[in-house]
Amino acid sequence: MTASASSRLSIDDWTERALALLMDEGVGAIKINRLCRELGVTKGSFYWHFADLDAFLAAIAEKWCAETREALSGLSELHALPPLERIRAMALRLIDDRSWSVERALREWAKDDAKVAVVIVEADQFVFELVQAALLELGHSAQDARLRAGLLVYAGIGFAHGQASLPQPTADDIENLITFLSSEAQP
Amino acid sequence: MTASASSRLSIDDWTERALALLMDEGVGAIKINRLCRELGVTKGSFYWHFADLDAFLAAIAEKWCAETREALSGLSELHALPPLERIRAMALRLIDDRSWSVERALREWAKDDAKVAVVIVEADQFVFELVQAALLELGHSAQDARLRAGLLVYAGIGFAHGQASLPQPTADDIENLITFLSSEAQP
DNA sequence: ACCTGAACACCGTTCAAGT
DNA sequence: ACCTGAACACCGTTCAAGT
Repeated sequence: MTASASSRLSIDDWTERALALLMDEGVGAIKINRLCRELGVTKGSFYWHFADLDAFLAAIAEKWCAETREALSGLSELHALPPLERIRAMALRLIDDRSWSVERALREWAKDDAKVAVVIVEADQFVFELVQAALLELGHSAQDARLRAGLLVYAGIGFAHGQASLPQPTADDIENLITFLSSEAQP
Repeated sequence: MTASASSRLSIDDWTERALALLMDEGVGAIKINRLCRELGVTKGSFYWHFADLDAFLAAIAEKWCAETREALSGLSELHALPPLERIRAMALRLIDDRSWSVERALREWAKDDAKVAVVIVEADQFVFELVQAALLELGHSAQDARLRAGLLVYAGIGFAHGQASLPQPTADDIENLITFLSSEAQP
């Protein structure tokens, strides 16, 4: 997509490199000087493309937002699966893979950047609603589904941020968790 | 405790001011220049007390660690309460009060500073074990207690970090959550 | 022991000048 | 249109000198 073997740089060349840095070394690693060195240009080049560091960070955030939105819409096909499978897919997604390091940085970032905050909320909301709908389909009350779906999503976020403070859940744990979350309410 | 009406500064004067800045404006607000201005000294003074910025940040972290440890040991008296009450206390603590802003910054910080990471783990572990023990007392199996306690703690951390992505839980929600978490396991 | 004041390197930012 | 090169302000850091 961004082949750009040409001598001149595009905005994507900058943001792409920056996102890579973000994942590997955190926000602190994003320095104009360093990027210029790695991309083989001088700082003037940077300032031709971007008004300032803030604008650049905004562009990085924008790129991440687009990628995340795409990833989410890719998950829409889950609607075909039976409810329990959908919950399992979300639980695994929350715990297993993905560049949580980026998401963690972006969540911190969202404090300052409203646009990032919106996408973060969208992502959380997406998972929440998917799980909630599945629980409703399984026959839970509205209140029950809301509570349990919220619990799962918050736990997922917490898991991403608590860097292994507590023992990692096993595959068995996940199964038990799903059983627990979808268990019948007691009066 | 740190009256210090004297003209000379102590280490606590610096860390105290820095912790205040941390809470109000985040880690980014901790600048040597700014602290010097606010404390009415020059940068040389700072460098007499601290080797460099990293050492200063470590001192701030140290102070926060001490305060947090103290706060945790203050919670030990909860052992007198009946199990459900203990769980309620933890749930409310996780959701309700406290300077989550500091904790969020510190959790990010823990990535670089092992000492901070240790205290964060201690804090998480403390809550986890308290809830787990309460669930065991209520007659849950070991595995069950582990799963549910972990779920609550992770949800608490997630709640602290997800800045109101999802609707805030009401007092009713908390009660339902406790009921749910302490409900009997189904075979 | 605790602090000042001046210096230096580094980084973000600007801008006139080049192709 | 895209980039260089030199300049400047700001911040972290050092250190000789003051009390």
